[in-house]
Amino acid sequence: MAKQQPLPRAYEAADVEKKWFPEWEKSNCFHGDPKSAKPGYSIVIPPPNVTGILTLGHVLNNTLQDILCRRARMKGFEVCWFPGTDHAGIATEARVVKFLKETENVTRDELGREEFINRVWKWKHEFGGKIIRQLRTLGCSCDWERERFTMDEGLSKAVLKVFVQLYNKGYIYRGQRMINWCPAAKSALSDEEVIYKDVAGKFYYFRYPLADGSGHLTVATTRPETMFGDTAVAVHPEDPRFKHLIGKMVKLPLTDREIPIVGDQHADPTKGTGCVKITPGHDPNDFEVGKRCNLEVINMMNPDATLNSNCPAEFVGMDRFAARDLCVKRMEEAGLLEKIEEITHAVGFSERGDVPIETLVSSQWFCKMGELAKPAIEAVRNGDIKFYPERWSKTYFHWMENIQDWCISRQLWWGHRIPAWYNEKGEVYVGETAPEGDNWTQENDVLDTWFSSWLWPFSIMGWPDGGKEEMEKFYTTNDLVTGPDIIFFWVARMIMAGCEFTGKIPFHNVYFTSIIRDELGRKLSKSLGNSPDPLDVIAEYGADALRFSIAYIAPIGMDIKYSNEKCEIGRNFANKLWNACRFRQMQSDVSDYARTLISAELSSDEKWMLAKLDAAEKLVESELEAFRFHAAAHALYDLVWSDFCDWFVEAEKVPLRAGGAEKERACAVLDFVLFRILKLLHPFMPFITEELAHRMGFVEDGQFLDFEEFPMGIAGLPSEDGIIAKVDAKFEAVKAGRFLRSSYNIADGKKLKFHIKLNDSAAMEFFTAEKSSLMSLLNAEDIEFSFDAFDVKANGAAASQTVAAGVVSLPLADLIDLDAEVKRLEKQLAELKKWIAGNEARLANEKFVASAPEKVVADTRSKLEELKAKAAHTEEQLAALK
RNA sequence: GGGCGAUUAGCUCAGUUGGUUAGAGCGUCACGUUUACACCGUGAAUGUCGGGGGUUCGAGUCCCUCAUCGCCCACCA
Repeated sequence: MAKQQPLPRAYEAADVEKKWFPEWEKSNCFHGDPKSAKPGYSIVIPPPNVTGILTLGHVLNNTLQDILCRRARMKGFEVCWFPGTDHAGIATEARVVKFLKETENVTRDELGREEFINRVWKWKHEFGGKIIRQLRTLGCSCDWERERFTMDEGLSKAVLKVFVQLYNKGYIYRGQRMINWCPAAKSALSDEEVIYKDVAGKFYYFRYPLADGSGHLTVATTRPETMFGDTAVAVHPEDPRFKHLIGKMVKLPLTDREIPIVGDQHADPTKGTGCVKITPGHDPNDFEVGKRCNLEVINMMNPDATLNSNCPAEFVGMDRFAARDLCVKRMEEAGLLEKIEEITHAVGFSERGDVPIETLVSSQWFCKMGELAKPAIEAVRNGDIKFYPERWSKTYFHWMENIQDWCISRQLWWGHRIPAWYNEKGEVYVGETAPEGDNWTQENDVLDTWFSSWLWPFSIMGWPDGGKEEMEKFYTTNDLVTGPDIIFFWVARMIMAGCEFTGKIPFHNVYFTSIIRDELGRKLSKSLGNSPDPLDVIAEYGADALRFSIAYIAPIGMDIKYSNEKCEIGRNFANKLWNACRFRQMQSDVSDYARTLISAELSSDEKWMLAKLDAAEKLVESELEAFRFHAAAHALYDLVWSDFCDWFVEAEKVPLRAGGAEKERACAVLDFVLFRILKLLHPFMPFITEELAHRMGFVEDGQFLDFEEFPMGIAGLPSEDGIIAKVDAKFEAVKAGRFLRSSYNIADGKKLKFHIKLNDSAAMEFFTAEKSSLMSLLNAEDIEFSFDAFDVKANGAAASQTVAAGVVSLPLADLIDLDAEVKRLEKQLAELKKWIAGNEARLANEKFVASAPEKVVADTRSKLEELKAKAAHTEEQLAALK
C-alpha cells in the first residue's frame, strides 16, 4: 500500500485540479494505441469552431463524452477520444476581417486572396483553438496528440477526394438555381443555414394600373422594393374576377416597363387580393411561376443587398430597407398605395450573419443527396445506429426522406477551394490537382464548412491515405455525443458520408444532449449577457463540481435551466466526499483491504453497506449503458451521501470506538467501500477522486484511477437473506426515536433512555445484538427491550411511535404533554385505519385477487397484516395513556 | 399547416415495462457544534401529479380531448 497523506480540512479544488492534468498527460494516460491488444473504444469530438471559446453547451457535451471515455478505459478498452477544431468558414472569415480592420485598418479585398488566407492562418495560430486548452481545464481525456483541424493537409485531401468522387459519380453539379444569399457574408447559404424568425412587418397594397387605362389590379406585398424585379402579375386561371384580364399588360409603377398578367394556380383567390406580383429573380415560388409562364428573371440586387442598375436611378446603390421606404413613399405620391396592414410574418435570417437573407438566382455548386440518403436512412431504421432519445430518429427520417440538393459553394476565401478549373473555351476540369497547361483558372468559391465536417469521423483518423491502423482499431466509432440542433448539419451528413466513402456507419450510438438555458428558460447568448463563462464557474466551484452538477441536472432530451447556484450541488458533494475520506484517515492508516473483499466476520451494518454498494454499482452501470447520465449521477449521490455518510459512517462509529479487532474490521470495510466509490465516481469527478485515491493510499504514485477496474457489482458478496430489510428496520426505529426526541424539542446532545417493544423473538434477537449501535445512533443513555408495551402505570407517561419491528417509546414522565400525545397517537391510528380499510377493500375485490399478479396480492396481504399489527400497538399505547 | 416535447411541493426537477401511503435538492420552520463535513447534522411542514373524459381490479404512468408554454419542419404573396 502507498502511504496515505493527510487531508486538509476543506476541499480546495483549484490546486488539485491544476495538479492532475499534467500528471495524466505526462503518463500518456489518454493515448489511444491502435496496436493495443485491448478492444477499441472511440469517440470523435464534435469539433468546436476554431474561433470559439468554451460555453456551458461544450461543458455538458464534453463532460458526457469524458464520462463515457473514462468509464470505457476503466472497463478495459483501448480508448481513443479524437479531438480537434473546425475551420468554420463564415464565422472565422468574419472574425478575422473584423480583427484586421481593428488592428491594421485593412480590408479583405485590399489584401487579396492569398495574403488574406495567410492572415487567417496567422490569426488561427495566435488566437485560435483557445477552446482546446479550455477543455483540458474541464478534465477532458482526449488523445491530445491526435488533435486535428478541418483545414489540415490530410483532412483537406479527404475533402478533395470526396468532391472529385461525387463529381465523377454525377452527384455534384454546377447550376443556376434559386439559393439563399447572406448579404453580410456575401455568400450563398444552404437551406439549413437559414433561420426563420417571426418579426413585425407590414403588408403593402399597391395598385398596378392596367396598360390600357381600363383600371388597375391591387397586389399585396411585404417586400415593396422587389417590385423592380417584377416581370408579371399572376391571377388564378379560374378566378372569375380576373380571368378575363389574363394576357393583358399592366404598367409597373415607378418604371417604364409593362408586364403581363398571367394565369397560374400559384395565385390563390382566397388570399390577399387574389393578384400576386411575380418576382422570379427573388422568390422561390415566383421562380417556379416564371418557369411555367416563361417569364424573364431580373436580378435587382447587388451582393450586399443594395439595389442594382436594374432599378430606377434614384434607387441604385440604396440599401434594401431604405429602398423599401422610398418605394412606398413614391407609390403613395403616385396615388398607388391603397393601404398598409401591420402583420407578423416569418422572415429568413442568416444563421451566422443574423441579417435577413435574400433568395436570388445564382450560379452555385450543388450536391444531389437522394442516393446518399438511402443507406443512411436504412442504417437508422434497422437499428445499426441508435438515437438516444429515440424520438430524434423521427426528425431524422423526416428530413432525410425529403432531402434537397445541398448548396455547397460559398463565396468566401477561407475554406477548401473547390477543385474545379475553367478554361477560355468554357470547359470545366474537376480533379484533386490542377490540370496541365496554363489556360486554366481555378474556381473562386470554397466549400461549405460542413463539407469537411461530414468526413470528420474518418478524416480525423487519416483517411484516405493514412490511418490504416486507426481505422482498423477505432472506426466505426462507438458513441457520438452532440446537440440536436446539428442533426441535419452534421449527424445526418456524417452518416451519409460514412456509408458512401467507407462503406461503414461512422458510429453506433448518438446521444443528443439537452440544450442549456438560463433560469428564465432563455437561450444562452452573448448579447443577452446570460451566458456564464465556464472558466469563472470552474474557478469558483471547481471543474468536478461543474461536471457533476451538470450531469446531475441534465435530463434526457429536455432543456436544462441552468444557474451558477446549481454548481453548489457538485461542490457540496465533493466536500462531503472529501470529508468522508478525512474521517476515515482520522481513525488509522488505510488498510490493505481496500482492494480485496474482507474475509473477517462482518457486522450487519457492514453487510448492509456492501449490499447497497453492490446494488448501486449495478445501477450506475445500467444507467450509463442506457445513456441516462443524470440517473447515474443521482444513484451516486444517494449512495455516497445517504447510504454511506448518513447511515453507514455513523453506524461504524461504534466499532471504531470499540478499538481492537472491531475497529480494524470497520476500517477495512470503510476502505473497501470508499475505494470503490472513488472508482465509481471517477468518470464524473476525475480530479478529486484521483486526489483522494492517492492521498488515501489506494493508488500508488504513477498509477491512475483510469486504469483501475470500474466497479460493476461485488464479486463474492457475503450475502445474508433479508439483510437490507433487517438493518432498515433498525434505522426505522432510530428515525422514530429521533422523531420523538424532536417532538419534545430535546437537544440531540442530551442522553435519553428509550424503551423498544419488539414484535417477535427474531426482532428481539437482532435488536438486542444491535443495542450499542442503536444507543449510539439515538444518543441514548440506555435502551430497554421487551415484548410488552412500555408500562405507563409503573413508570409514568411516555411518547411512542409504532414501527415495523414494534414500538419505540421515550419515557418522559415529567415532560410529557398527555393531551398532545393522545392526539398524536390518534392521528397515527386514524391514518393506519385508513390504509387498512383501503387494503381490505382491495383484497375483498374478487377481480383484484383474480387478475393482479400473485406477488402484488401477496404483498398486499402482508402489508395489511403489518398495518393491523401497527394499529394494535398504537391502540395499546393509547389505552395505556388514558 | 404538419411534427415533437413540456405541464408533479414555493422554486428546479426525478418518477424505466400501470401495482400498495408520489420522491429528491434548494428554499421555509424548529432544534443542534457528541470523533469527518455549517459546502454540516437531526426533525418537521407543503402536492385534487394542467382541465375533462375513457380503458383497467388498479392510472402521475396507457388512450381520447381541451388548455397553456416551448422547439423543429413547411413555398405561402
